[in-house]
Amino acid sequence: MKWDALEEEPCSLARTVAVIGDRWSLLILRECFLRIRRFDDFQASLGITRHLLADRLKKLVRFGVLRKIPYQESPKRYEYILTQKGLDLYPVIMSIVHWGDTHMVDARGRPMLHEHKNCHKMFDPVMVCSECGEPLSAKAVHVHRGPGARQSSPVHAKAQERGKRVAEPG
Amino acid sequence: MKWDALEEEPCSLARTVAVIGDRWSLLILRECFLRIRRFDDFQASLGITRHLLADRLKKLVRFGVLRKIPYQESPKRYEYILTQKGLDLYPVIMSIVHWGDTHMVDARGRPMLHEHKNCHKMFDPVMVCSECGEPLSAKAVHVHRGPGARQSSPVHAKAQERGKRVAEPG
DNA sequence: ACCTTAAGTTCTATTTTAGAACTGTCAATA
DNA sequence: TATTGACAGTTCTAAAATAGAACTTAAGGT
Repeated sequence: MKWDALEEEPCSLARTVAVIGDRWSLLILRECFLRIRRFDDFQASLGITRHLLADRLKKLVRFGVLRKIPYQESPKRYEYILTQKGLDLYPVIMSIVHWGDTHMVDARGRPMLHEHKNCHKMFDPVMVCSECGEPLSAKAVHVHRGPGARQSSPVHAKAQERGKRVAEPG
Repeated sequence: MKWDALEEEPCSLARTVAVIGDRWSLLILRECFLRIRRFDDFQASLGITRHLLADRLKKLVRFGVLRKIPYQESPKRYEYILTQKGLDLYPVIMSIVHWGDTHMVDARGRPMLHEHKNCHKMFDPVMVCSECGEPLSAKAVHVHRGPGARQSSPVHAKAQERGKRVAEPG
């Protein structure tokens, strides 16, 4: 499968993965949320090759996640800052960080702590239902085909059929 | 940077990216949450090459995200199912899907809708603070170094210093 | 003149991925 | 009995992506 094909898939996960679904893009976004904005700063803090950094920044700008803002003339220099579309990736970044905090820490504990300026406490992010406010789990959610769906997949139908005869996952 | 180095970084995002930070792992996980469990079903529904699928499944099992469960003897066959560690990735998957629903849909609308069995309504996932319950945004969060942190980076210090003299992001 | 900062671009070598074919086991079918 | 099909991989070569280092361009400072 080509990257371009991913963008066209009738699946919001696949389309998002087409934008941020590689290790460097996610790490670049981490730096953006930590207020890194300039080419050499990204390069120094990530250890990414300059070639790939230029490529990924271009891609994130093309998708409207970052925007180039001039910060000096002659020679013209730009900073890469998050657009609103980019800022909206915060839940993605935070849920990834939280999973790492839960399942990948070593004996020394968490590398970073997060304080909510609203309540002045250290917090964890919790994903809740927009309608009833209860925390979400995979088992409490039922998936329906939406208006942008493609015809249903025979593979999924077959697997679902089998699923009725065997134990539940988990 | 090598993949192995990512696992060792004192950063929960980097460590998580070492596990799920490539396009195929995320797509495989999508299928897992849609109840796909078997090798050929993954292969048929994703179009991934068999070589890479075998490699990624092995990796996800090694990290404890999936578990191999025998479903028949002679020839011995296994299903790949999510462990609790894997089920805990649900907020990651859902936040990615929600960003795609918000920013990457075409004119036809969302490919999938999600119903909460708890309240029987179609919902969006919302990320809130575990302490005060308010929705989270990047600007309302302050980051502190935790016990597992490394010495602070000169790059971040420099960028932060510069940040005080220029406009805020966004 | 020479060094530094900054943001890239270019180059070759290595690694990863795509795509297709092949292997091994067993069950069901002709 | 021979053949076909399901299933879960492995093996192969060619193409693509990445690593790592050097180079370029344009200015400012000493």
